[in-house]
Amino acid sequence: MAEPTRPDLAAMIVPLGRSLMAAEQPILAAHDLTMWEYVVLTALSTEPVRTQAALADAVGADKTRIIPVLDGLQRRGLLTREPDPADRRVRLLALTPQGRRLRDTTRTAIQRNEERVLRLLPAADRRVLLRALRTLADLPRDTFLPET
Amino acid sequence: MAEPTRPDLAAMIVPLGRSLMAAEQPILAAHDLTMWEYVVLTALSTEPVRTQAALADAVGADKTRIIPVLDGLQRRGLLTREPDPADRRVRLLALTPQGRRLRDTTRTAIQRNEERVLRLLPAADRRVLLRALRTLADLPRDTFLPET
DNA sequence: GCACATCGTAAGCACATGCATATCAATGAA
DNA sequence: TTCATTGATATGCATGTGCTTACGATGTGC
Repeated sequence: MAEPTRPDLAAMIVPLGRSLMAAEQPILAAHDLTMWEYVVLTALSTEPVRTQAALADAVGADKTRIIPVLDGLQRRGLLTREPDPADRRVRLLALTPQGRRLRDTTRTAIQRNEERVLRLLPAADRRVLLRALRTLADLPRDTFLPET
Repeated sequence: MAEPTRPDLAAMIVPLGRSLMAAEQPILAAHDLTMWEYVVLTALSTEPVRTQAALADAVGADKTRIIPVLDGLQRRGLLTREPDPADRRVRLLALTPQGRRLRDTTRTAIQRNEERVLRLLPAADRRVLLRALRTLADLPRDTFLPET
C-alpha cells in the first residue's frame, strides 16, 4: 500500500472554502448583505434561470429557504419579482439598477481580497488554477458522485 | 465599473467542496466511517499535534464536538489515547494498525474517484491545480481575512 | 373535465455547528 | 502556597441546513 502522493482534493478544497467564506463575511457585512443574499445577487446576473426553484438549485440552496432571502432583497428594492405572462405560476426575477450596483461594489471588494491571497502563487499557476477551478465548478454536480 | 473577468474564488471553491463532500459520503459509508472520523484518521498521520484541542483546531473541528468522534474511534480499536507522561492532562492519540489500514483503504477509494474527475483536466493543469491548492490549503487561516 | 405535475410559499422535524459555560484534574508562574 | 491557565469532557442555546409535508394557483395531457 503506497503512501499517497497528495492530500485528498476534498481535504484541501473544503477547508479552503471555509476560510474564503470566513474572509467574505466582514466584507458582506460592510455591504449589508448576507452570504445567501450575495449569492442570489451574483447568480441573477450570470445564470439564465426562469424559476425560483431553478435559481435555488443553481446556487445550491434549498428552494424553501431561499424565499425569505428573496423577500428581503425585494423589500430593499434590489430585485423585482413579476409574474411570467407565459406561465402565471412563475415569478420572474430581475436585479434592479440598485441591486446591480450593490452586487458590483461587493464583488469588487471580495475579489480584491482574493487577489491579495492569489498573489502568493506564481502568476502562471494562478491562471491555471482559476481556469481549472472554473472547469471543475462548471461540471454538473453528479459528475463527482462515484460510479456504482 | 468593468465586468469581472472571473467568478469569485469562493463561488467556485465552496460549491466544489460541497460536491466533493457529497461524493465522499457513499465511499465513507461503505467503509463505515463518518466524515469527521475519516478526517481524524487522516489528520493523525499527517499533523504532528500533541493535544486533542490542537487536533481539533488543525482539522477545523470544535474541540468539544470531537470528543464523541474520538470515543467512537477508540472503542472500535482504530486509535489509542494514552496519558502523556510529560503532562498528565494530555491524552496522546495514535492510530492502531487497524486504524491505519482503514484510513488507507478509504483514502485509496476516495482518491481513485477524485482522479476520475481530475482527468477531465489536461495533465499539466492537473499538476498545477494540485500544487496551487496545496499551497493555498497550507496557508494559515487568517491569511484570507481582509486587512483592516 | 379530470388526474397529475409544477411553482411558490410556509412550516415542521431532526440534526449539525459554533460558541459558551462549567467542572475536574493537572501544570506553571508568581 | 496561591492563583491563573490549560486540557479533556459534558452540556446548553441559538442558528442554519436538508428534507418533508401541505396548500392554493396554475398548467398539461388524456
